[in-house]
Amino acid sequence: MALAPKFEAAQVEDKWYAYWKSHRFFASTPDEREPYSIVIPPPNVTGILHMGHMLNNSLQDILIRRARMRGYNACWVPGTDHASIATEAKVVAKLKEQGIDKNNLSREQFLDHAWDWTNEYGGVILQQLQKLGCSCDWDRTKFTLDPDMSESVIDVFIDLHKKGLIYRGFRMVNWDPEAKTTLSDEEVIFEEKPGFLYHIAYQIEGSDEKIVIATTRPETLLGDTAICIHPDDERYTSLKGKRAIVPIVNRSIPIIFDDYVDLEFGTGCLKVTPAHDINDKALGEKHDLELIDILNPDATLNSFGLHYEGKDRFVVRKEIVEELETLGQLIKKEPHTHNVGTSERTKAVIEPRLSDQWFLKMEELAKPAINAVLNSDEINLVPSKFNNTYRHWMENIRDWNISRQLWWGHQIPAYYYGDGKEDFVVAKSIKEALGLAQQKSGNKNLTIDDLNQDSDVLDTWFSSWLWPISVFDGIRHPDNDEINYYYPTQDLVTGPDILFFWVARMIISGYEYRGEQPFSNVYLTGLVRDKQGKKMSKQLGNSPDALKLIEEFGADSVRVGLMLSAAAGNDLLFDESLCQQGKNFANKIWNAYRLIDGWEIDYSLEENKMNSKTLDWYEHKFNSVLLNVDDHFEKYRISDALMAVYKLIWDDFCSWLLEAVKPTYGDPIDLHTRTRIKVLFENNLRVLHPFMPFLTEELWQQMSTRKVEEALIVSSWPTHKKADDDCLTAFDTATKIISGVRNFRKERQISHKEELSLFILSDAGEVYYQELIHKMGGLSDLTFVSETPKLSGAAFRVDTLECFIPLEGTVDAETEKEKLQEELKYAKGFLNSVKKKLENERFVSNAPEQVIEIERKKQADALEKISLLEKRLSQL
RNA sequence: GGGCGCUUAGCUCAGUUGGUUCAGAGCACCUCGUUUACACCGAGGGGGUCGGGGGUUCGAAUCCCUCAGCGCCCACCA
Repeated sequence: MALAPKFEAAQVEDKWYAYWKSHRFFASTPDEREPYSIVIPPPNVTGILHMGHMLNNSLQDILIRRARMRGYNACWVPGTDHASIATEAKVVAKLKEQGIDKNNLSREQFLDHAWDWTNEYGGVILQQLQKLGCSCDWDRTKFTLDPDMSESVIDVFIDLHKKGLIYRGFRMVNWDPEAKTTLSDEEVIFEEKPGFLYHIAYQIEGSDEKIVIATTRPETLLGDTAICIHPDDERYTSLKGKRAIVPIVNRSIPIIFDDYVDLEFGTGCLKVTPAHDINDKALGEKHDLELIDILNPDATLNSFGLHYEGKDRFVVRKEIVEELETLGQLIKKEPHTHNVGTSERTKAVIEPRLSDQWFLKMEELAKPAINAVLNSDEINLVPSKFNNTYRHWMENIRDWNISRQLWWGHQIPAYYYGDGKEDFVVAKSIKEALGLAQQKSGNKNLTIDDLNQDSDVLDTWFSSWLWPISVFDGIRHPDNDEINYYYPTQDLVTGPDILFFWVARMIISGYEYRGEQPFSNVYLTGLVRDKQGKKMSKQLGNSPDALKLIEEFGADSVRVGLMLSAAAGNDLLFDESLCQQGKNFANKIWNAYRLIDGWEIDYSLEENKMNSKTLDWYEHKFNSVLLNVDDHFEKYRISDALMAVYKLIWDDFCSWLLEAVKPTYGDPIDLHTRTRIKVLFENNLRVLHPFMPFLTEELWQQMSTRKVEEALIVSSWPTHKKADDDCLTAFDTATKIISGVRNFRKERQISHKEELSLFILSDAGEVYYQELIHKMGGLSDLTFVSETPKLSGAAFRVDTLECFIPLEGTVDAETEKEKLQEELKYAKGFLNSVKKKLENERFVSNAPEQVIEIERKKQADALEKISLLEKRLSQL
């Protein structure tokens, strides 16, 4: 049956994916082979596939497929993340649509809804990864809220608490009033926003004097408990020991002195609100100031807000300014841009807020992780430019706020039995907690009913930081066969945006719980941006629908499109035309196969010598490219590896080899050549398979009937042999001569059908691939001469070979003369520069011998070329 | 405010310790071509004073200084 003239991706993708899956080629269990493992960066359980996923999962699939072919026991562990805040926000929004308010639900009711949602939509993204061709071991699919995964998280919490690394603290945290939870510093995005700097007058107590402070958040004055001035500020020395009256609230507050204040900024006077600013908190502790919290969890004002109680802080800001103006206490309002923190998830403006939270001490834990990346080669970041960012963050690491005021997640295993600050125990179950609580309190009469579990859950990253260990159950059973076999994993592929959130913390937990690195290499991809350079995101709506792209171009083509310009760490400006390029490539290969597929019957056993030589050349070429491809992989230059294969197949295999061996007008091709071509094509498919798994498997199976165990996905990656450089150079010369002839035709508009004679001024033994030149040049004859024939015609030069094509009448001697003179002028100039270099004593004495040798060779070639040109000129 | 990085052809980017292959690749573009694998194609071609200026060197896209533009990370000065 004749093959379709075009490759139809849709017709083969599902077929081969199902084939691979049903024959368990993705599955991995420990055996005697060397392991190669990757854990997937778990996407949000309710997420859908976007360009970023496609990019980093294509990369992982390429790495894992190549490893599998190279004989490793390849294991790619898939899974999803419960994504505490993101998922909870989605569930809350969905419930709201149904008219249900989260606040009216019990924790259990809410969790039921969340699980319904998870079970309905969860894992859709994993289905989508299959469309992309990802060869994950689906039997191993994990979810961060699976019972075993959760147990690991709780075990680790308890362990770290025992070690004294987890503690409870009353701290200033980032409060998201929209989600009503705290956020880690990493989840807060600072943006420059225009605002105002308000100058407000405070009355000095018992005096008519006033003191003017500057603030960007005037509403917080309701919580002011001091005014602070730099001790060296001569403008205000008279205020020592005095007190000021907070406008509106009429509270008397002390005027304190501290060199924290910047003399230059504003008026030099700072209002101090310890409950709502991190720096003010520090000042408050130092000077023993009162704390007045004026905000409710939803960022409306509480009773300390007086007549503003219940109103949102931004409304209050506006109204309070008006009131101050009326009172005559607003002195000035000037435009001022300042950085405002917003929630990464909800976009709400973050309020610094004091509250009880759980923290993990990081400084000691981070030490081995710093060492692993920066002072040893246990872990490599690719590209290495991220080392500096990593160092900076790790060396200034702060304690990690791990509690979240949410319900969706791992509930903190702390149980309170009293109102005292220390009246709690940390335990794996409430039963265990009871015993501990009775012991700690000394009260044997405590019952389970007296215990209240902390209502907070853990930060999502507190489960995913264990991922490379917990997916192999290495927390609960540190000595099990799986973790011992697969850990440490080899490569991790992820975006640089979660280098600190996730990667750094996995490294930390890896050393804490396994004593060694969780992975050896971290490939950090760039962000996918659109053509205008904007980050692709759902909010902007500039991200193409991933599944539609696959539908339109085919999974292989989309993978190629992404890889072609996805250098590690570089942002990638995605354009659909890249997928089109991938599709064109797929079609090219498909059609190359059609040619081979079409060669049937009439095998002659006679060996065509020319073809054999060209086939020899391709073998060498293949080996030299393979060496290059392996080297690119070694350095994680995946797009370069693909480009090398792309050019090998398109240019070398299709344009040269196939054109060379293609029979002219139905002549038969011998069996020997046919067989070799097939083998070479198979090798092409092998090196292309990691990039384009579907197309290659389809063609592989078309080529001959394969047994199950002979599928391409589990075939072998070629090993390269030493390429013969002389052969490659000789072929290169031949192609240059052919291009010269083609160019000659083009310039003179001579059809390819018209045969030409070619004379080469050389000993016939110096030029190889003569039959190739003959055929591809469309020659009637090829003659080697020692003198350019005295015929009408034109010459061109390839390196130091002169090629002459006789042509009646059509060649203008004057034009050729001018051209020759141009060429001569350039050659002489070149010779001159080389000569100058060689005559320069300092060059000769300083440059390495090798470099001088090169210059000498250049000189000799230039001289030879000049003599050729002069000789030719003299003939005209 | 502190730190890091980038600027090479119209576009996206390679260019490892300064010296063959150093000024490159892919795409786009221009010209010609309907030769039975492929017009999702073939053949040929044009295109850059390597962001500006200065310096070191026999020699600089590559090292140093400086200016300009862009990006990222950290901190959060009211």
